[in-house]
Amino acid sequence: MYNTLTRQKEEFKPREPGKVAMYVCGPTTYNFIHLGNARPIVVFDTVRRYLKYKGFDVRYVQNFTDIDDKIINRAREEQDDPLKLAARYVDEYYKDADALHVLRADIHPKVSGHITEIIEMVKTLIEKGYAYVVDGNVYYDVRKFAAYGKLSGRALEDMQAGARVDVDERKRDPMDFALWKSAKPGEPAWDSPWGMGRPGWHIECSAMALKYLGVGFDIHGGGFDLVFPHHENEIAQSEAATGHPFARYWMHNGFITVNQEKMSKSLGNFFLVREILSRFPPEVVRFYLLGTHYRSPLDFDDEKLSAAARGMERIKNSIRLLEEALAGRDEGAASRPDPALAARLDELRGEFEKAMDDDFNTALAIGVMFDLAREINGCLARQDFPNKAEKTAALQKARDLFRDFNSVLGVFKTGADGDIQLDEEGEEDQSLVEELIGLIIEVRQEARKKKDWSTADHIRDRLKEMGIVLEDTPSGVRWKKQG
RNA sequence: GGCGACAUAGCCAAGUGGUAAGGCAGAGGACUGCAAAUCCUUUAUUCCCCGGUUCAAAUCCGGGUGUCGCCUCCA
Repeated sequence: MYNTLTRQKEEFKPREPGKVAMYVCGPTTYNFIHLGNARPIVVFDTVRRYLKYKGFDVRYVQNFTDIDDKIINRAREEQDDPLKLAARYVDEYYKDADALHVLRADIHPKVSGHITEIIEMVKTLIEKGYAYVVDGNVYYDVRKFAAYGKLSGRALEDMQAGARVDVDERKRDPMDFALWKSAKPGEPAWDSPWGMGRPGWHIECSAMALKYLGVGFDIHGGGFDLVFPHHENEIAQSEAATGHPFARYWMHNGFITVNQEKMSKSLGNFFLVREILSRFPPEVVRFYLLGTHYRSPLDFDDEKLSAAARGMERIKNSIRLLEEALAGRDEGAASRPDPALAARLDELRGEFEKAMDDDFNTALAIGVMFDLAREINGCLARQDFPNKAEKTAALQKARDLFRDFNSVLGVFKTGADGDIQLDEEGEEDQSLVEELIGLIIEVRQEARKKKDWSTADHIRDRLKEMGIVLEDTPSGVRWKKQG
């Protein structure tokens, strides 16, 4: 995996064999998440899934920042309590993340629940001489930490602090940052040795990551814009406080852009996940996010999502065809799979793993999934399998492969057993819909028998308008909901 | 001013020394009452430009052009 710390790809060697401890910076909950927020969530969810696929025991922590200036400001605007507002948007976060098939982290810590740990850490930093107190504020003294800048690759001398924002004159160095902020009236505040106040932005992640994962944990992830100052500061605090390396591998995802410009809340060019999901299925959004390598920028517009949807449809069709071929056929269970196809399937699994092993190249991995689809479609189209049982067994193996690919990419809905479920309605209505469509198809078939094409086409066209696509095949009529 | 990233067909996008994956869109063929789906074939003598290294470069080096990002909250 590519490690921002060393600026190169490295073989992943966990702190403890077989185990991975991973921390990802989660959202500040003062609004619904936008697509730019969704990228790291989906990307690191996929990283986690793949490590799990590879057999690692993964401990995954993602925080919520529920104390922050933006939350306080927003709460003031809405005349709401900051903590309540933050809690509300945590709930909303889960709705979007669940829709995108993002698995829950093992631990989702919140800043508000870790004030004690944060205060302890700040105390340690003061005791060790890395921090100083001014008027109830505690600042980190960046000049004391020799390695400051090692993650972002910059030197203190090169940075123009204050070039775009006023410098607090009370700081010893313009780059010093707040570990603890004294509270203004009406702000959420906690008692501390330095008076009533609240944590600075960076200290929370250090405190929570160290609490749940310990020093020298394996992977720390987040968006590229967090490299500086957030992650740089996390390193400075944590390594100064513990005297040990903070995290081993730093992973950063690239930005989502709109018209080649970074999508961000401050630019106002963001699209809420909520809004996009009203126009596109969540599976398509996830598929689209994983269609580009995580470190590359990804430009967003509806046209690109539509193209992703059409591409995904191709894979879905293949899975449908496969399920159809397998329906009611279990003679393969006892047989060995057709050797040629089985070998090809093994090869594809190898390609998939090779892609993911190379810095989580999901774009390539999706390409392998397309190759698998073509392989299956071709196999189904050909009639040159002398041994039906062997063919069936191989197809079952192919189904397993789809399931395993999806266990990593998470682009299709799954049942409790991990099997892919297309067109899953989740309602009893589904059976009624099936019966009704079955009836309509029956009527249309009568018309077709009489070569009454205008009636047959009319029915097909009207159903299409309703989102039901009919396919006449030599073996009968097939229907599906439009993807 | 400092630091960094990217530039591959109409579009999206893999590919870090060995002779251009995959998807969308397009073209032709098979199948079909017509469609759809699927299969087969086809679409970049070439990877922003100019030099250099090498038997060999989209891939390495130097220069240039363009786009973007970080240095402030931001995923």
